[in-house]
Amino acid sequence: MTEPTTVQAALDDAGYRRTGARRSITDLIAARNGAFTAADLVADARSKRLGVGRATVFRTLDVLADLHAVERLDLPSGEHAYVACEPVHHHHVVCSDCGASQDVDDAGWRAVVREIEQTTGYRIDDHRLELFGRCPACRKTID
Amino acid sequence: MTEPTTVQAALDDAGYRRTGARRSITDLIAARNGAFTAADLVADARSKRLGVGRATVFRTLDVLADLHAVERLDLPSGEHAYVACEPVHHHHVVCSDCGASQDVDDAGWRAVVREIEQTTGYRIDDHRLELFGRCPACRKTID
DNA sequence: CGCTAACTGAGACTCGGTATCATCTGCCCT
DNA sequence: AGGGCAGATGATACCGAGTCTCAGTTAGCG
Repeated sequence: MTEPTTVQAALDDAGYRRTGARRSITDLIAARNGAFTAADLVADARSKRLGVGRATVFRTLDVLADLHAVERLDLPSGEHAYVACEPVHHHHVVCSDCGASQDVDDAGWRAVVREIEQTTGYRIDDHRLELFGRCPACRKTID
Repeated sequence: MTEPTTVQAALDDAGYRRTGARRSITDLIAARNGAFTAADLVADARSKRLGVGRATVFRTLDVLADLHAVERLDLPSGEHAYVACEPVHHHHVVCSDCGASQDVDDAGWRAVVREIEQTTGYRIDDHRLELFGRCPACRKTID
């Protein structure tokens, strides 16, 4: 996969410079499939001797989150993690075993929000919805 | 309000000792109406000269969260906050202006989760659902 | 009253994330 | 092509939330 990843493309499109460090980071993200933490990337970069600084990892993740090229999410443990994803609003199911993640479409969710607005009188303008469970693959392995 | 608060009662019922520090903390929680951070409580305790240590605040919040007497939630800013609440599973709408919080019942949510399980094949066993918006009172004030 | 396990506060520590700053490097302009 | 500069970088210091440790205190039972 030498052509730009979706994540890298998001950076390009937004007019950010194509630098070595960013390239390394987007590659690392592409190489992972599922949720990962900032610390994971730092460790990856370190073990591969990419010479990418900690600060840069955080900065890049920040930029990517702004561009909605990655989604920041909170694991049940309280840790912060990220998932690469399409830059449209949606949600994720994250496998609590292997960390794999899948996008979730509306599924009637909008209606629920509207319902809640009605009953509470609140005007809801932001929400956090994260689902955790076991993916089909992990469910097969009886542990 | 000198009778035990709901929060205090949860501690009592679970067989924890009625100590001064815990009393102070549950009072502080009762005095707040809405979401608060651990740091808020520490600051409250400090300014009221209650002589309650930082560690104790965290420990007590931890216990209360275990008992589901308070709910731990993540603000959009990434901060961790807490809300006092009934010890049954439910969700919250939090006002992004004043921090007031209100419980939310099912509202069709279970059906959505089931729907998502169907379409993704994941077996969902945990989720995080937090709603942020402006409460009726804050909506009235045109800022 | 006295004992003991539960609890406490102080402070050291860890760790995720941010700020600073001198240096470096894409990239545009000519 | 190459000069210049804003944007990007890495090292390092820093910050603040949360945890751990430990010696001293205290609730509450007998």
